[in-house]
Amino acid sequence: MKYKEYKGINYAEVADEVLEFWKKNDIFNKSVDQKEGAETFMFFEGPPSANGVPGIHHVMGRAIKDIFCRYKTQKGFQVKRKAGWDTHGLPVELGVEKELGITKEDIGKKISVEDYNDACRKAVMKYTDIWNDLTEKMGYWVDMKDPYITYKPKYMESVWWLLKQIFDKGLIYKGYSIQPYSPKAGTGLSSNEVNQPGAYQDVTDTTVIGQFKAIPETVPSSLNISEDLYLLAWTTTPWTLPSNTALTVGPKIDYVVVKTFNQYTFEPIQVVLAKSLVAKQFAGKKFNQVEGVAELDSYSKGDKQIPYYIATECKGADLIGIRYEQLLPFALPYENSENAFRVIGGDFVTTEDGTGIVHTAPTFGADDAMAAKQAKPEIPPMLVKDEDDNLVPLVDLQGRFRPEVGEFAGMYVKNEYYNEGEAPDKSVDVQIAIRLKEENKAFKVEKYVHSYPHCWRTDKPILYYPLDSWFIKVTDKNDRMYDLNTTINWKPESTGTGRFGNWLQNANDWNLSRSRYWGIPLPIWKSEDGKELKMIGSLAELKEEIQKSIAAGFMDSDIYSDFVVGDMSEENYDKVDLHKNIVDQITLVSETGKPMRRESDLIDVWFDSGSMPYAQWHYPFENKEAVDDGLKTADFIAEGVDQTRGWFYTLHAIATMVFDGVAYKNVVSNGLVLDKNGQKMSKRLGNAVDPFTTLSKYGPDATRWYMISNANPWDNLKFDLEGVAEVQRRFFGTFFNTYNFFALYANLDGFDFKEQAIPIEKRTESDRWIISKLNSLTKKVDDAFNDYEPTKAARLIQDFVIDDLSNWYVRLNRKRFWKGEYNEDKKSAYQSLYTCLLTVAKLGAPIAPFFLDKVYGHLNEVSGQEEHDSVHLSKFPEADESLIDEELEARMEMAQKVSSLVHSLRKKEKLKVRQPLSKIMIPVMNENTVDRVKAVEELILTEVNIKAVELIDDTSGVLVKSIKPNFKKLGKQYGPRMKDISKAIAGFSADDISQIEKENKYALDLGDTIIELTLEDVLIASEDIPGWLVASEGGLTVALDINITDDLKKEGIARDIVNRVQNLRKDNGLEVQDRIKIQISSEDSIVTESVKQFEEYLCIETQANNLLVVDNLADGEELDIDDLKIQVKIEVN
RNA sequence: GGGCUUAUAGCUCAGCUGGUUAGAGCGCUACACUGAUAAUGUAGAGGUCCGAGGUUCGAGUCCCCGUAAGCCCA
Repeated sequence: MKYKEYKGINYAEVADEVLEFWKKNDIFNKSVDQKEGAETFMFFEGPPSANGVPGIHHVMGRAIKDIFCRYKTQKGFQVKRKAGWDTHGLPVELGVEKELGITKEDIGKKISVEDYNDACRKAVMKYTDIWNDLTEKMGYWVDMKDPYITYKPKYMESVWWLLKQIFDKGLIYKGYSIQPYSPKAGTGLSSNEVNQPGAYQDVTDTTVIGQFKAIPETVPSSLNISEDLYLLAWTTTPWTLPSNTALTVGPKIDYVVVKTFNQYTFEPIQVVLAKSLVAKQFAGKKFNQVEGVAELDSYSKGDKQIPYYIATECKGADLIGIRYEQLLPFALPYENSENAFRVIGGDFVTTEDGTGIVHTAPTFGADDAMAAKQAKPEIPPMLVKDEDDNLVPLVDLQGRFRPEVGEFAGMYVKNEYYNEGEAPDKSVDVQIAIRLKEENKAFKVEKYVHSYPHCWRTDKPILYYPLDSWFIKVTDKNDRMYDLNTTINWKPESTGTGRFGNWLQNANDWNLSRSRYWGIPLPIWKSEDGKELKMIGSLAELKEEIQKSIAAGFMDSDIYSDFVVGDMSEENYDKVDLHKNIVDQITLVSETGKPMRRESDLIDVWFDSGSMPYAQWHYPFENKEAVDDGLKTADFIAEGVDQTRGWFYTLHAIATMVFDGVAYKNVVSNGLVLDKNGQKMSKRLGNAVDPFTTLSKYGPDATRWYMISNANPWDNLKFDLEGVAEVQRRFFGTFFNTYNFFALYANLDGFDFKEQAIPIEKRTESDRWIISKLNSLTKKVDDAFNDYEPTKAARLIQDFVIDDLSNWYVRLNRKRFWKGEYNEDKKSAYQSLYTCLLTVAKLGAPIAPFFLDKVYGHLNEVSGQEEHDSVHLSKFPEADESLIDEELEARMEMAQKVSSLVHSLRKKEKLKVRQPLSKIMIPVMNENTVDRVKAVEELILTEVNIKAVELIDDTSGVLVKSIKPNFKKLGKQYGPRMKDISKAIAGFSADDISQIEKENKYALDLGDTIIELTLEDVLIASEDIPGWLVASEGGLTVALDINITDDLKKEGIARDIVNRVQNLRKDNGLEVQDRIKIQISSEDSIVTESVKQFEEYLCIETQANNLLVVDNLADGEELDIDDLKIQVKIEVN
């Protein structure tokens, strides 16, 4: 059995082979099944929607998921991971509408809801094949055979159950939310409909800056106001002014009080507005800023210019709490009217337009409603009781003012809503403006052109209007959600504490209602008068209720008659459908015998996906115990940071509300994948990277490794294919080369590692070093994975492979592999390298699952050391701390530094490495260094081709030392005196240095005080040896003897000859093991002497059986070594 | 407007609780090496550590205010 040797490698092909291997041997299932009984590591898959094609960012997200699942599998856990599909929701519906060429209006008319839902069901799984293909090709292991699908009856039943739990806790209520509404069409519009092209049109509206008169007692004394104060608030919808219940300011915004005169009534006023908007509101010829209050007195009614004077300044926060007189007192809010008409704070206030004070009408503005809710106490909306005792806004569903609104009662709030020819000359907005002007309540009235959304059907302006919605009272649970969140390990932490934590504290109630067709229907049936409700939590319950309804005569038959309660088989559940088109046929009967119809809305799809911890197991109807015992809590989830308020939130909310627990313990929120210029990828810009071409060109391993190693998952990734290529070349190329090198010689020597491992203490220094490094690496990589830091892990592994293993260990030990007989030393080298390769394969397998499985397979195939078919079934390496020798690692580092310094000196002097030199000198300051250098002396000598290392200590007297303060130590002690100390130490003479060295103390005179220094307070280094060629770095100094003796020269020549002969061998296509015969001639005696002197060396190195020096070699190869002419001829012997 | 993130060499990124010459890889330039060779080594050029202020004996690192980009929210 031989290790597989490669001529070249195509990583994508390797991946294909491995994929085949996995399939054939069922490796994924084995990796789960073999762990039966082991501790479970629960992973939840955030379901993608399969009605779009996957992009390169999905490779990123799924790589992260996969890495930790594979890692935990190797760590001995049983990692269950079910795939899932998110199948409901607006994008699906819109896609289908587009495909069928219909609009929402047509549903139920041109196409039945049933047919429409069928179309959605088909559309949603349209791209599943492509998704499955990507999943496979990128090596994402997830159970795709048994995914959870949100439109399946079992899933939907669980969702109903969850909702009912929440309902039973009293956390579900019916309220209203401000939505775009078309009075003429009588329907709400989705934000998507509003955002359709053409919906926004420029309109000219009458705008008013109202003067809201502050109630003097509530104005903070700090403002130092004596006369009446008016708050200025701007609105483009004056018809909402009767519904005003608050004014909102930005707490951090600067405001000013301005003394001036009203331009319509000419009465003196003082007004408040944002400082930065003064210029805008007092612009033009009409106003004139004055510097003193006195100048205002000269104003008289009718003057061309109105003077204004800026009196005081304050922050928005200072204004909060001021109460004001209602501007248009037609009605009072039915509830808590005492809390209305206050100044509150809001984040949404800007100073781009208006006055920096926002007129707030919670019944007609989403922002307004939000700010009102968040104020403490809450600002009540302007809702009054109608004839049926229902709370309604001052504008009815047709868009007309209710009777309460005095002279405006019955008028449409927009002239556009009147029938052709019936609109009054002066719109409501204009009439209101006129009234306000007359009452000294309008600071300014202007026409204003802005873009305003219109109903795409009626082409009339929309209203933002409070529409009925079902809510979950999340606000009751915010504190609990916040507390539970502190137990979740977020990567990065800031997303958890900041983005998510802040959101949790301020989250509003969850609006569940969606007026759509393809989704999970709200399982709420309501009597016509709205007084009786039924919330259904299971199919069994529904069937029972249907029976009652049949008995009451509201239904003819049970539409689920085929369904057998309690039968959990797929066949049984396939008989039912819980979608809107079916359940809307159901009429139930109330406790008092009244008919109940279903509330027509669907549940927000985010509730679907947030239910997956339970619904994927059809909890609690099946798997109840297992789920209760832990299947409902993920150990790990990972999604994009954009899911913070999406899936991460809904999971957390549902888990908190229903189970008072967390849905996940660890969560990685990854950033975006941008193009190489940092631009968002989009089809439109044409900069989107196709995952399939990338995978097929570079293979999944390099793609994954690049994504993970390049940036932390939570940072945005600038995806550059060049980078993938670099990873492939640098990391995979190096690792592959190292493996191939190993395979080549191990095969020649028949190394199969079936023998006992050579005890570590019997191996060479460099073997022990690389093993020590390997164990350090193992520990660090394990820690990194365990901390959900894949980037650290990847970088550690690649640094080890490139720097330690390949560029140092293999380079230094190359000869041990191909020279000499198969002895213990050689075995030791093979074993060490084998262990490194195998361990790296295991450590890196979670990130590069294909290629490293291949390498693992090749290694293990020969050695048979492990009984696993795949690295993914193997155990993650455990660091053996007893093999970690920090001292050894430190001295090897010293060897590397010394070598590097010598190389650089040689370079400077143009002395090639093949030319041996007699010695280097290293100044050593302490015993520790002496020991270190001695231990690695041999290594250094071979590496830099030097004959001897000479250690120079103090006694030599040739060292020139430098001294500097140990800032870290002295700084803590002497703080402010550091400058003086530093200066004094810099002035140390050689005698001073030797004094502190000898006596370990030094009295430093700072002029006013004397401080005692010990050796630990300073750093002494030797940076020069006068008269020698010296290089220095990081406290380490090396001097090189560059004298070349005749013997050295000859040896150099011999090495050059070896080199050239090796080249000839290669040029002539000789195999490594071919023996040769060499003939050499040269006119230079030094060459022939060299050959004679180093005959044995030459033969060994070049695998020559004999070596002849001849006088004349006409057919030989002409060599030119440092101007020496040599002819050489080689023949296979 | 708010929350969060990011900003260090031409590019991609390190930089530990603050400690005095800010690093790596890629790219570029030059040289070397040549039985791992579609590799490798050494050296060089390349930095206002986004800007301004502050704390400190000392700031890339801590604080404050900005700027720019990104995400989410409004």
